Amino acid sequence: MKEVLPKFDSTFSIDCVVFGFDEGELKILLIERNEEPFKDWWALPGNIVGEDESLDQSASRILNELTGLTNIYMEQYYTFGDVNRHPQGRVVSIAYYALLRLGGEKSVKPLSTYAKQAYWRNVKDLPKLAFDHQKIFEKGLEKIKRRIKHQPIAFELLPEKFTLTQLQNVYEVILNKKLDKRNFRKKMLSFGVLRDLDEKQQGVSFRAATLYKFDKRKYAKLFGKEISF
Amino acid sequence: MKEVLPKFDSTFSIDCVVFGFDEGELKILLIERNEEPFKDWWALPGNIVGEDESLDQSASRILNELTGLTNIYMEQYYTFGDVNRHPQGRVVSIAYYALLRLGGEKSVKPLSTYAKQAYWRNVKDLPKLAFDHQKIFEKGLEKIKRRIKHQPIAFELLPEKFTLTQLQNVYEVILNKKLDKRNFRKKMLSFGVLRDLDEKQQGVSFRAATLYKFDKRKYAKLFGKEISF
DNA sequence: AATATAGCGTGTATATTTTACACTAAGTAA
DNA sequence: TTACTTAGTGTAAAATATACACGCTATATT
Repeated sequence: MKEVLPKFDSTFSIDCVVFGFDEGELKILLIERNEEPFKDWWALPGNIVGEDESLDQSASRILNELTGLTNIYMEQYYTFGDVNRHPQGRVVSIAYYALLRLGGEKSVKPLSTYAKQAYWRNVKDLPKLAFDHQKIFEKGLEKIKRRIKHQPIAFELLPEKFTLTQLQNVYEVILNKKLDKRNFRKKMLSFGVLRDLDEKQQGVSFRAATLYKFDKRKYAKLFGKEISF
Repeated sequence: MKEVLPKFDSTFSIDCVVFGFDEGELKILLIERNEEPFKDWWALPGNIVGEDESLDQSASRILNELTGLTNIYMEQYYTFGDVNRHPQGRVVSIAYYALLRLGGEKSVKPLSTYAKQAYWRNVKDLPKLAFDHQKIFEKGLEKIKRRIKHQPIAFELLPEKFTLTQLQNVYEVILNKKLDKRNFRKKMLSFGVLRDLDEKQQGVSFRAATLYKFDKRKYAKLFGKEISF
């Protein structure tokens, strides 16, 4: 059977741009490579797709190995296949971005052997990256910039309960521009997808803000009606 | 060198959803397969990526073999990699959509040996498709539906000189809804990306409409400012 | 207890954009 | 000349987006 398919040495891999939002900054996870090629360079987390894995499964696995978490929000966004992108042969890489809730942890336990360590790095201050990972990152960032305007992905970067100021912050950092507080709140609440939890922020040394939750149910009911920023 | 990369029998292919607009209908090119698997089935045009081709190059080549044309507008939009999507082994397929100006030809000369013939088929009346091509097509259609709202891709489906009615038609068919003529024209002209050619339609048996051209120069100058429908 | 501090939460007026809607003009064909 | 078919045009009302500033409240400090 298989002999019908033309073959040459080639393989495919997944690379992930894992975004997190913390201390008012948008960050991504980078690993320090432990192996050739690009040993000791910084790189996006990624790996070869297994024989019995779909692409999504492979991305999930990689994210799980990296963070210990399951059910991470992720989305495939582009495939990179330049002939010489990998020095050891033809490797086509399918890129995913993932969005993570950071609860304050600064580092994620690195489980794989292919990395020394994983670190969160502010997207505004990235080191030189291995392979074509700079390009992959840039396209991923562009992607979420577009997507956050119409899709409810900002919530994936926040804890389940969040304040409107925190939410506005995510938008401002990703869109890279200041938004008007009153207008932001008016518009955001007008979509009717936030549930007021009748609960206040804890442990702040000033007036506590109301906590909200993203209501998937209500969002689903919007159907076509698009959120738009 | 290469032995560092884990390998198993696998390969990658390109599949193209080639859109054309003709007689007020949105169509795609389908081929009738000449080989197993799915011999005699309808399928999207596609092929295996060559060893020395980038993905874009491969897609260009496939489109050229199919149509004889070069410089076709195309864009990669998703990669399909379910384990069992191909009965003969692991084949990951990178999907492109392409947009073609149809000048009235009904069929495109099929050059490859892997197809008996290529035909234009109305997207509203497609036959059963081989592999997971139905899914690939649907995602491609969704993609251009989204994209036409913000990007100037409608022009790729029209001859260089077109009337506003023709343009509105493209929008209506792709978005699948009627638009108001006056509002459409007002908005479209307000973007300032159309050049009035001071020229009229020829050979129509009624009042001839003014011809316009998409002005890439002016569009480039808009920069961030997005078209929006 | 009084005061300072820091972020929370709110409303209105204006400008802009979107929507709804129907007739005359121009060219062709009979 | 008439009939037919599509081109081309404007306005008013509604909805949405923008610009803008201050009193409130909880905590921390003295």
